[in-house]
Amino acid sequence: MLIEEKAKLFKALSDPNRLRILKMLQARKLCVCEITEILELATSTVSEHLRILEAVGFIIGEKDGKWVNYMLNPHCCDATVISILSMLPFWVSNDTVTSSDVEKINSVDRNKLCCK
Amino acid sequence: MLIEEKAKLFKALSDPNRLRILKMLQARKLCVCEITEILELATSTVSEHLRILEAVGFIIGEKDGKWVNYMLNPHCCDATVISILSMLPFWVSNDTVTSSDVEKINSVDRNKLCCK
DNA sequence: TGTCCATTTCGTTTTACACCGAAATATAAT
DNA sequence: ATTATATTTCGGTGTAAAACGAAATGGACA
Repeated sequence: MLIEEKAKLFKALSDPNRLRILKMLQARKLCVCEITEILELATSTVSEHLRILEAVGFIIGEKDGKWVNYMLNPHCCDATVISILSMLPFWVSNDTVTSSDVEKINSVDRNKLCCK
Repeated sequence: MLIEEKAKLFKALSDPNRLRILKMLQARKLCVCEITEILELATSTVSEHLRILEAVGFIIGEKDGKWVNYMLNPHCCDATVISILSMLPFWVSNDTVTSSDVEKINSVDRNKLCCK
């Protein structure tokens, strides 16, 4: 992998909202509207963050009816990406913001959020 | 450490030239003009990259006569920074660019570079 | 088929960053 | 002391990124 691509891996991690997304996906798979509700950003903004994380192989999106479930990439084959993902729980561990995020995951419900 | 600060750690790693600098400093301590020679950037640009890497604790600069020796931070106490530094040789390992950089380190000589 | 709705894409704005050259700073050497 | 030089700081420029709302896309379901 070229050095420019390595840099892109870290650029994907260089935004607080994207780190929050990865932390949340450690808890469970989430759809775009659930992530949007927790981050309090525009849906289009969240979609863009997810696109960036998916482009470098950290996460994948899987169609599930009218939703798209995003999750940490379970069949990632790049050694650098794998090692970074495995280190994330240690690096990003329970500050005020991410702890609150993970708590909210238990209460968000895509059926209540979306079908208004 | 706040999530914004964690993001800044990765932002410091998100530039190819800064990754090249860290890789070079794994070989040995270098002054600004030596790094400038290898990266082929303006001195002021290199100085800025070094400032960013130093601000998050990856490297330190040490006065040595008229030069400043930059090196990987030997007395770093943050666990995240330490673990990232220890992973770097694995993540950034000998692509075309960084291999060439490390070779050049053997031939650059601050006394020939600077005293013109 | 046609409607609903979650998500993506597009266009735009604002902010941040990489880069440079020139000026300022600080240290060495004459 | 004065000059030379290694580095930092400053000002400016072009490019990239983060944010939004609006429009487009594409399943699901009536």
